[in-house]
Amino acid sequence: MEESIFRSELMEWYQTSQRSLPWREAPNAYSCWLSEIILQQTRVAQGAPYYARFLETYPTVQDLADAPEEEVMRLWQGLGYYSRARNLHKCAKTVSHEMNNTFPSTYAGLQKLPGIGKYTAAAIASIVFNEAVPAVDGNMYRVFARYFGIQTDIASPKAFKEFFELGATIIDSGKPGDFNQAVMDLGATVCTPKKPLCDTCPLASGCHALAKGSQGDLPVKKKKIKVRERHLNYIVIRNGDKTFMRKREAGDVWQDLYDFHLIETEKPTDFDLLTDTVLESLIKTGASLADSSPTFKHVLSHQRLFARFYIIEAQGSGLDEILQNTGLKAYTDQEIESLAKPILIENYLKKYLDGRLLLA
DNA sequence: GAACCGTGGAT
DNA sequence: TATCCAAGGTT
Repeated sequence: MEESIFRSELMEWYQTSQRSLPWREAPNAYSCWLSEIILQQTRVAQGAPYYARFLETYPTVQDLADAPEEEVMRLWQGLGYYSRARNLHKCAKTVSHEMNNTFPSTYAGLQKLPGIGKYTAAAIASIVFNEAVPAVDGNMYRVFARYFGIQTDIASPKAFKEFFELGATIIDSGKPGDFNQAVMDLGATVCTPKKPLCDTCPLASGCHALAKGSQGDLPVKKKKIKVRERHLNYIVIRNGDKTFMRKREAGDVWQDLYDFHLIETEKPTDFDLLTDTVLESLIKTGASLADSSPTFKHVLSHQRLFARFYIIEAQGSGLDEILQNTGLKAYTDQEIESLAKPILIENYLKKYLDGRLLLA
């Protein structure tokens, strides 16, 4: 039977070919959960250093729950998708305060926690608690779509049901955690998106895509993202040895991270700048734009950002009044170092102002 | 159900 | 350079 061959060949391959990864050494609910959240939409190579730092800084879920949110966000800086960090902290507090520091032990129970969806719940439930639920992620879609020749658009929500049910019939119920990790390892190292290594694949003999030569067409994914262009004019307001920054709010990218006073324009910088009330008020006090940076190009998943930074030396008198209700607060260089900032801001501080604003 | 949310590496 | 996409989740 096709399904049993898939299972046995895959499990045998995993015994000799599994990757050696830090979170596989001594699996427990906390470390498994931590690794899964970090690895959402993130490559192993990028997430691994963060996993090590988080586990060292917060050895237990209670340590993470007791940490200040600002510290957690700062430790997450550079990983992206920052709602993961907020939910990570929220989840830790729930587990610590309402569950006696003990994670739920079931697929259903895990999904009730913030930041844990179907995939992550299945991964933890199978790896830590031996529950036989398939972990449907990008690797699983690819491996299964190719092997079984499934044409369903994986971007459509109904695809999940189809792959989940198929996975449930094939999963090794004796070692569900190994099975799920085997699918992921195969997808990551052999059945790769481009140029899959079919010559060395343990599932080659029964693979539909290999037989048809359709590896490049599977899985089917129709969704195309639209990329919006934005022009960001950052006003770096300085006063003595301090710089004004503000915490970004909900409704846009980089929620809860810190940046400078922002004037967004439809086009690259022009005299629209003068329509900004804060900037206008500052200039009235005698301050002037002292310096500007080259354009920084920064690419997000749905946006292309073009940013320029203008330094303005503000006067002490009247500053509080001008900046009230803007959310802007003054920070020393040392304080800025401890704030969570977008990579764009970090790049500006490091590469352009290095040795001038921040003492390296 | 579709859009949104980051960053970096590979091709 | 442009595109894809990586152990997804939330709204």
